[in-house]
Amino acid sequence: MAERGRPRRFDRQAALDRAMEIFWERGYQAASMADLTEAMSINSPSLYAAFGSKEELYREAIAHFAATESDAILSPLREAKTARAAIEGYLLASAATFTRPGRPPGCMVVMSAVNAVGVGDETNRVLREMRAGSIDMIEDRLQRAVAAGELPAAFDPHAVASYYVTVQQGMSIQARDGASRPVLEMIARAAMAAWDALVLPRVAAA
Amino acid sequence: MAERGRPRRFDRQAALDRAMEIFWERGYQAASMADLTEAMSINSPSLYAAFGSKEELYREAIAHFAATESDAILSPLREAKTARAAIEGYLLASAATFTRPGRPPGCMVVMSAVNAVGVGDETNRVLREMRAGSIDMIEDRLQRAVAAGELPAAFDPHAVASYYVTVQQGMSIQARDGASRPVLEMIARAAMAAWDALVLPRVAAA
DNA sequence: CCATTTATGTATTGAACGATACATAAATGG
DNA sequence: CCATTTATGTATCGTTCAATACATAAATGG
Repeated sequence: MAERGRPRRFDRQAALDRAMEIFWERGYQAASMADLTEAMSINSPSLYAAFGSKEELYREAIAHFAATESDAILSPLREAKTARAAIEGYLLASAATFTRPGRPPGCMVVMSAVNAVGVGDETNRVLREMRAGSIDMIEDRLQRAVAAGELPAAFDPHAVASYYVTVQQGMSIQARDGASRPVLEMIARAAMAAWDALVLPRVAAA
Repeated sequence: MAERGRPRRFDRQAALDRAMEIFWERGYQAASMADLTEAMSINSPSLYAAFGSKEELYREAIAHFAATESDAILSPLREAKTARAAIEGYLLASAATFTRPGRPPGCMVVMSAVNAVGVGDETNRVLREMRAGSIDMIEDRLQRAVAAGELPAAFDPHAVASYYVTVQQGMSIQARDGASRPVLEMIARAAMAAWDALVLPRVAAA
């Protein structure tokens, strides 16, 4: 029951990685099939045979991004000992990965809020859920800190999570505009300056 | 010396306003000439006669945006009595204009950092300068507050300006993802929670 | 009244788009 | 050894893209 037929001559994962970079840099619509096939070093029939269509390739590229690029950003949320360290780690890891050499600046999923025009409804729903998922993960981490008594009961995890994700998304824009890692780290530290005040109740009130 | 020739049958400013909305919503490349001519209710020869090319129309749309949409956001920076009120007014005005009914969500110039792919170098340079200009305006306002003794000399206007512009750009992404005005205002207030700590020196240090 | 000027609507243009048809190549199964 | 299966490279497909040619309409100037 081995593989039948002529074997594929290219590395599917490597080609997907190249496609991810093109979509990451240009977005969905502005990445042409010619751009993709050139970056992947294959002809378009091979691309269609292996990935189905431009949009299916895009969806695989998003999944590949989530599987390979986002863990470095999210792991501090799981591993940091305190809620504050979790948030700070999240922002500092974002500063690092948003400016990683050899990769397009910023976050592909954040960019997709703006440059996934032309993509189908279902794909857009998935992307939106991935972005909302960041808020949920941070909110959960803060909620656990409240439950553990580390943060006061009147603390508003959703408001604070929304705020820090917003900062991170802004950092993605800044990275796209050329901000270096130290600049993004400076912004992250400025955002953390809000922490002590946010830990006190009354943040979300009108 | 009145106008020679057959008079234009459409309102140039109104048509430009429609074109701005299309570019604002979709970005440069994903906005097709068919989209534009339909929204502007003109045929493509009229568009080319009046605006020159798609990219020239885009540049006029950006200028139109700057002239009509951005003052509401920037005026607090000129008019607020204190530096803190200036920043807070900037963020709250952003929350309002990013969710204005009948307009695409978020800021067209912020979006252009991601969706102006395919535009010429010169146009991209103008857009980048507009985004950097926001930091400069806030930095100037803070610098004046330092000069006036309202803020301590060790205060870092550039770092704080970069931080608040980053928050505002993140709010633009959030708006694009459907965040309402109250949600954005909540985020703005969370960002302002950093103010007291930022006013103390040592923010930008490593 | 007619030459000139500018705008309009129809009908295309060549190029680039996403996607395939098809003949051939290279593997497995019996 | 040959039928079957899958991948490849060439050469397109029909569509949509941004941009125009051209004939006509509607204004001004003299």
